[in-house]
This record gives sequence, structure tokens and C-alpha cells, in this order.
Amino acid sequence: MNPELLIIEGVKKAVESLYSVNVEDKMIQTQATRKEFAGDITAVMFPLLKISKKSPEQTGEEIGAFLLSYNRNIESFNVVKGFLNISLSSDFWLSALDAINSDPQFGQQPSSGQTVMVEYSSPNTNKPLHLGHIRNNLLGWSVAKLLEVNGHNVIKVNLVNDRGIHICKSMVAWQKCADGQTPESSGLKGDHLVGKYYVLFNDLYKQEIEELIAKGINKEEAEKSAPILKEAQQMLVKWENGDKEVVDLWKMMNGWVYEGFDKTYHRMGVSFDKIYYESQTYLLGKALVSQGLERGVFFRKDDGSVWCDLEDEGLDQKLLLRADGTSVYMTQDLGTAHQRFSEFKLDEHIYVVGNEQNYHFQVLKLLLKKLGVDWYNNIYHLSYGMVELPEGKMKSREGTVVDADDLIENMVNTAKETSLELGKLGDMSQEEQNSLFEMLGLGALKYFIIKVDPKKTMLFDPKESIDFNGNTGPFIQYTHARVRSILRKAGEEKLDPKLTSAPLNSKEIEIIKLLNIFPEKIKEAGKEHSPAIIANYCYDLAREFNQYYHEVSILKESSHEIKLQRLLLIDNISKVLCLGMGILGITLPQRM
RNA sequence: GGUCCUAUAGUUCAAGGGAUAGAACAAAAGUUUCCUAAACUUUAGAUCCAGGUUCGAGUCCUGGUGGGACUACCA
Repeated sequence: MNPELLIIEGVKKAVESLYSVNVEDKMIQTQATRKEFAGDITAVMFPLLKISKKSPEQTGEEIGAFLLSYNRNIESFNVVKGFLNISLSSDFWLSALDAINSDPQFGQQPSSGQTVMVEYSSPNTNKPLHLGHIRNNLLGWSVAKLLEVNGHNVIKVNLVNDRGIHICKSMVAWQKCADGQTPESSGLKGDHLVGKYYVLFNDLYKQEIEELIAKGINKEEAEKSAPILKEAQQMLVKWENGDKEVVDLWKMMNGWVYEGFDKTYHRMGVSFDKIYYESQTYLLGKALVSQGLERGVFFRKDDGSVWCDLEDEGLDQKLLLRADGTSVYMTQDLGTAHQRFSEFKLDEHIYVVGNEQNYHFQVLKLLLKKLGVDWYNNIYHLSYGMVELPEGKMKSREGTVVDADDLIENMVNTAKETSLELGKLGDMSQEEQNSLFEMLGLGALKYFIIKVDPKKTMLFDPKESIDFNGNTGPFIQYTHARVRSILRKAGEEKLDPKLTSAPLNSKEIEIIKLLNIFPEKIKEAGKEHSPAIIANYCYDLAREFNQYYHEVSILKESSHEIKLQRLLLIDNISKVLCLGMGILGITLPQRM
């Protein structure tokens, strides 16, 4: 039962009965009552004053009085300025708790019948994943999960950028210097091995440029004519022509990278329903461009290149086909979007891509609109901010890139050190301990990243990220372990949590109120595409429990009825924490 | 030049147009014969500036200022 609806309905009836006016739902504003006032839910009187033609206080008194007789669950009220604070009965909250308890999938929304595609991760295959990818992957996975919980049918996809000059750079350097080195022979994870040669390429490239400059060639010319770069460019041409040797090398090295990525994905707990490869999609989109030309929304310049003029929209002209007829990034994206909307009936297509591509997606949508497709508005760019380090932006050239695998390993190690220091795991097997450290390290990392509103630039301070106190993943995990510990002991005493007629104290009502809005939070977070809302909700709930834990004793409570009821309450806290954190991809331990 | 994002305690983050702007970290002071102190309690501390809309603005609008991204025949 939703208390807001009860109040809205009641106030509507009150206005109708007192002032003979029918009001729309949106005129009646409700909010949770602030803690410093008595009451559970508050109706704001200001919007109704024009109807009542009375003071806020008087209007509140009149409506409040009506509500008392309207529903027996409305127990009392008080009016402060224009705010009508309403208290609901203990019975009301007990039945709310009962409803929460009887639904193991509490918060899960009924099927919407809508299909949503979420594209995320989308890495290049020339180097390993870094901190920026971590934010992308965690966000993407968790938004997909969030939409599932909102009742949508979700398809998670990854578009791997497996072709292009950057891949050829790694390949050239490997050919020249690796002497046949493989992940097996080097002991390196595949993506790291390939990344090593990408870095090596750039070193060699720089060296050659310096040599050329020393010979008197100017910098710009040197950058263009360095032999190793030429080699990479030639390799790309060979690749496009299907040269067997190059294609085989490309397949082998990409294979190494995929193996490496799979390990990282697996460890992070992210997955995809379908993987697209750019090598198979990069030629798409040309047909759409021809259509656009026919319809006159695109135009051809003298050199043969095709453009779209977006100056009316306040933007620039955008290139769609090069003078030689080959396609660019935008062409391809038009094509893949078209392909996906043809293949699936998508009600929404979410692209989880960094905010440096805001312009690109703005243009993509406009182009689709101009092409006259009816689904252009179903495209949503989930634009997230960059992750910065205390010393500023990550720069691969300056070696300040935070590697994803290293970071995860660090977090898990820190979890291990902290746990061992606290020494609460005495009788746990080595295996159980290791899986706990993994759970805690990843929980800390995931929570740290997801709790921030996606669109904001965030700061990643390694020192702060390994702090497991306060508003952190381990704090919530710890809270859960505490709850389970009590329930475990209750189980040993054969105590069966259940609803009794024992009255609730005010803290318990607070907690039930909080549990009760979980479905609302899921809807809100889904609408906003923001898992951060769920993260903050879970934190609030955990904090409430910890306060409750200090205020009352559960197992030592003398009243049997109260004891069983408290067990039921905390059992549901544990459930909602698991469900909520599950949306973020964070699992909670039984003990820690 | 243009487009977009962003600005809240010393720091990192919250706040569906509503009451006295919440937390955490850092700082200061407390709480373990008691269900896990990775916890809890207390103190101190903030809405970039100027206008506007509104009964009411951190939130919406306009204009500044600071920060960021993009504006490639790269992807």
C-alpha cells in the first residue's frame, strides 16, 4: 500500500467535500515528513490556498480534520505553517511491512513490454582497459540491470573497435620486435601484451621523428613521413584488401586481447548478450547516406565528399563520406543504429559513452531526424563524466593511466589486509576468505564509482577509494553481515521471524517507510538512468539499521512478540539491501 | 567563434519548486563487561556572482565568472 496515494486520494476528497472543487492529482503535493516534525507524510497546502481561500494554517486544519474521519489508518495530524503533517497508524506500517515481506522480488516492476538495448564498454583492441572503462562498464551493466528491474526487456551489447590504424600500430611493433612472443611465452595477459607493443610503437615512432628532425626535416613533415607510421598505414591498406598474412596476425593478436578482456569482464561481473565487431560494421551506413542525398537533406561538395549542413541547428557542417567514398565514424554509427532498429523492435537504445562525445550524439540524432526515421528519439546517450586523478587527467603519454586490472588487484589486496588486521575470520576456510576479499574489494570499487551521478566528472583518489569506512561499499556489506549474524543466531535458537501485533517504535516506522519507498526509487533511478540513486538509497538504509542496532537489542529483547517482529524487520532490511546492491552488481557477505 | 556539460562545508558526494541545505572523509570530543567498533554519539563548518519567475529557488529562466569536453576526410 502506498501512503502517498492514500493521502492524495484523501486530500482530493477533502477539497471536494470542503470547497466543492475537483482538483487534479498534481495539485496535491506530498513529501516525507521532515524528521524534526511529528508525522509520516506531509501534504503541502500552498497550492490549495487559491481554492480554499483561507490561510495555510486554517486550510491544513480543515483538511486534516476531514482526513481523520476519511480513513482509519490516518491517526493524527498537525499543521506547521503550510504543511499538513499526517501520522499513519502502527497497523498501517505493519501491513506495509507484511507486504514487503511477502514479496521476494520486492521492487521488481511488472513487465513493460518494452525492449531496450544498452551498448556499453566498446573498447579498442590495442591496449588494456583502464579506469575510464571501469566507470563505463559498471555504469552500463548496472543501468541494464536497473532497466530489467523496471520491467523492460534488456539487450546488452558491446561494439568492439577491432580495426583501424591503432590496431595496426601494435601489430607493426609486434612484428618488428616481439620475436614471436605470445601471452603464454611472456606470462602476460593478452591485452597487456598487445598494449605493450602499442606503447613500443609510439616510442619507436617518436625516435624516428627525432632522427628526421635532426636531419633537418620540419616537425610536421617528420610526423607524417616516419617510416614506421608508413608501415602501419600500409598494413591497414593490406588489411582492408584482405591480405592473408596481415589478417591472420590481426586475428591472432585480437584473440589475445579478447582473452584478456574476458578475464577482466568476468572479474568485474559484467557481461553482454551480443557483441558487435567494427570490422563487420564499418561499411554500414552508406545506403542511408545515399537516401539522404536523394531526399536533399545531405549534399555533395565539388571534391565528391558528402556533408550535412547543421548550421540551422547552431552546429557546423558534418562530413558523412570522404571524397574517396569511404565512410567515417558517423556513417558507421548511422548504419549500426539502423541495423539494430531493423533487427530488434527497440523502444529505447542507450549508448553508454563518455561525455567527450556529446557532440557526436547530438549530431547523430539530428541526422536521423533529417533522414526521417521515426525512431530517432528513441536514442539516448548516457553521457558520463571523465574520471580524474588528484594530479589531473589521466594521460597515457605521461604514464598516469590507472590500469583496470591493477586497480582491481589493489582493491582486493587492501580488502584482504584490512580484513586480516581486524581478524574476525578465524574459522573461515582459505577459499571462503579469498572469495570474501574479492567481494569486498570489488564492492568498494564499484560503490565508489557508481555512487556518483553519472554525468558528473568524478575524482578518483586512490587513498580515498580504499577507505572502507563511511559512505562506502564495505560499510553496506558490513551492515548486511551484521544483520545476517543476528538472524543466524536467531536460527540457532529456532526463532522464526514473523509479524506480530506488537506495536512499532518510531525508529522501526522510519525503517519501514524507507523500505517502502524502494520501488519508487527504482522507478526514479530507471527514469533518470542513474544507478547512483540506488547506491545512495542503500547507504541511507544501512545507516538507519546501524542506528537502530545501537538503539535496541534484538535477541535480548524480553518480549517474544517484539523479538520476532524485529527479526522480521531486519530480515527485510537484509533483503532490500541485497536487491538494491544487486542492481549495482555488488554482492553482500553473510559475515565479514 | 559555436555546441554541450558543470559549479553546494577544507575535501569527496546528496538534496523529485517546499519547512532550519543532508552525509562521509579530514579536525575536535566521547561510546566496547552488551546481537560484529569496517559501527554509533556530539561539536565546528557550504549553495560562484547579478538580475528575473514564484506564496516559496541550491533546484526553473536570462546574463556574467570559473572549470571541463567537443567543434578531424581518427574511431
